[in-house]
Amino acid sequence: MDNKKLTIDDIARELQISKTTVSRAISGKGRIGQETRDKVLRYIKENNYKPSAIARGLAQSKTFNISLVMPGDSSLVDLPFYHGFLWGVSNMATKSDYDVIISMVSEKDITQLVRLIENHKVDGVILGRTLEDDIAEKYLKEKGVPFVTAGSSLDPTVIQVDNDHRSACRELTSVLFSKHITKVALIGSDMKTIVSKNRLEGFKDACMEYQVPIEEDLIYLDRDNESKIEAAVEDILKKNVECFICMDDYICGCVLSKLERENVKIPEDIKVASFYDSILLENSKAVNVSLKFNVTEMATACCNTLLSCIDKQEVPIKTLLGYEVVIRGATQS
Amino acid sequence: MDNKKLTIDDIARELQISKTTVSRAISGKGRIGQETRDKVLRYIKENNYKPSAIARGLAQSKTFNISLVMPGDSSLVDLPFYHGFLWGVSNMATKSDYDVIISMVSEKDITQLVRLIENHKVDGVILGRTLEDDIAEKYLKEKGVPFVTAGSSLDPTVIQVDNDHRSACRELTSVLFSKHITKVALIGSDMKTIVSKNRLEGFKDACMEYQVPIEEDLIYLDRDNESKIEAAVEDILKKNVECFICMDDYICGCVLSKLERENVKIPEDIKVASFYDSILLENSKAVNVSLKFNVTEMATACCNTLLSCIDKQEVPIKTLLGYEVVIRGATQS
DNA sequence: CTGAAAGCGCTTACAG
DNA sequence: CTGAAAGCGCTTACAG
Repeated sequence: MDNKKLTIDDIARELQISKTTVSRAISGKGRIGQETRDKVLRYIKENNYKPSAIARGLAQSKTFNISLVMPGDSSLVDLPFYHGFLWGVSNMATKSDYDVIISMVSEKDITQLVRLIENHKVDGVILGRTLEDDIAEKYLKEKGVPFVTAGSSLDPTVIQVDNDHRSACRELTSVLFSKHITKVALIGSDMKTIVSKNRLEGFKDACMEYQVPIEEDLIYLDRDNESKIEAAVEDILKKNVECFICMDDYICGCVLSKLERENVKIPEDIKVASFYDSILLENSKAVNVSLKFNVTEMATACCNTLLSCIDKQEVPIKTLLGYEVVIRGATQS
Repeated sequence: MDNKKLTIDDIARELQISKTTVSRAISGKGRIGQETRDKVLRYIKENNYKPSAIARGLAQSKTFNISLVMPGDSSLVDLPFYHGFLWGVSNMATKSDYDVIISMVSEKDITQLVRLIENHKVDGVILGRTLEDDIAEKYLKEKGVPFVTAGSSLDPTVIQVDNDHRSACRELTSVLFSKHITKVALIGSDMKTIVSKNRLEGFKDACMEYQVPIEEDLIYLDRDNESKIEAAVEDILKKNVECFICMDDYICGCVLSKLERENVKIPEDIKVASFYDSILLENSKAVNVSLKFNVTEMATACCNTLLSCIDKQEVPIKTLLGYEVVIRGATQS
């Protein structure tokens, strides 16, 4: 690599001072004369010296690495989220002189994560998604590794950062109700995920608030593949509803294309709302109401919380992030 | 973290042997008695001891980390590639006990990468994409950091792994020509990228081979946004061609939706071929011929090449990977 | 086959 | 304000 690998020793020798002093000049810790410090700092600048993060790590029993755990099996619609999240975390970590080591896991295989922890290569972990019965979460908790989850966990002792899906979905639903659109059908995905449950709750909250009866036969859950979703759509179309509410954008995409094939016009014949607003749908004029969450904010919050955690500072168990209700075109009034 | 952080010292003390011996038992290097080794190994297993990668790194002046450089500004269509690539690299690295630190860069900002190198946190780097005038590539070369590029570089001294785009595109084009579809229009994207150039070359190769004259007015380059692509489509439609060849899937997507809006039927009115075959188009019955590349193979090759490189082994400067020509539906005959 | 010792490149009490 | 020394947890000549 670099032909001349400068070390703190070289500098000390060159400047005729002890390496203790050099170290202090760099870190800023401990008392040190202004002159001496300047001398060292200047030399460092001129010779482009950068301390070895590894050595510093060893001495401080830290790694200055965090791991971001990503699902290797994530579906196409989730990719933009994970990409943005990765970017956000990476940027934030960099600012604190941390680096992020990726570990790819699947629902039942967390060997990469385990290796990372066992090899003592990270100071903490961000869990990029949460599952109801999450082995990664369980493992980390058991090992006592500092970690935060992006998304909610059912375990109240777990540090978590999440968008306020429940409120958001309540509010989106309320928007419809307030426009007297009350005959709505909800299509939801895998109810094993915590976020799905929260969204459903938010929907019900709005029903309560507006005293709209919850019609169970207009709520279609666990529609986790295209055919199940299309079946739901067909069924719903017979029921003369005013609006589809899709729990996520995968569903929404399927619904839209199904409606197009069925020659159903949006918003004339029926309206469509989505509890999410990914780039994939961002430009779709067909979605009348949707929710927008800020990935970067999420990433930043996760990263900062984790770093504070590693730093032994107090952090809130649960951080709830905001959202935005997006109303488009014809639904406005 | 773990309450009981076992170290090699503890083991040595416990077993009444020197830590040298313990180290040897673990690494397998150096002569050591079978009995002693077994004793150590057993103890290690029972007490679930794992050596600190950081400490080992310091002692060996290695980090056991590689960095994967990803564009933070990549567009939606590229996400599946990068995700799959990340997954492949991560898996492969793990097998060799390496970890991958992500660094996100943009065309003109490589500060994250620079930090990583300067802090001595990685042994080598994989460049996830190549640009014609790549500052990351230039930086790494200058610093003497081992690295390989996923994709071709113009610099003949750079270790690179790439799909054989030129041959692939030649072959795809030949498929059309061999079916006597010779009146074709080519729509290409940013000609600053090396891959675009290769694809164009491949196309021309096929023209040569089949003695089909290259009609420059049927070649539309640098169509890097939707409106430019649509303009090209409109223009081409007037020219009575038999087949569109799209240089990548972003273009192909735009072309398809434009054609749909124009009510042009595929493949009756016109055929569509793509020099790429991402998941995004995978299920599109509308694309008649396309190319398929194996991301995992690419990731594996990059990773292995880099690790060999770090290991001071000889590696081929250029590794060319295969491809598959995918022929669908109506174009078959 | 095994061990004492030096070293990887830093940090940090402790003493002055 | 500054330094000698021990230590972080391993590896690796060198010697026996």
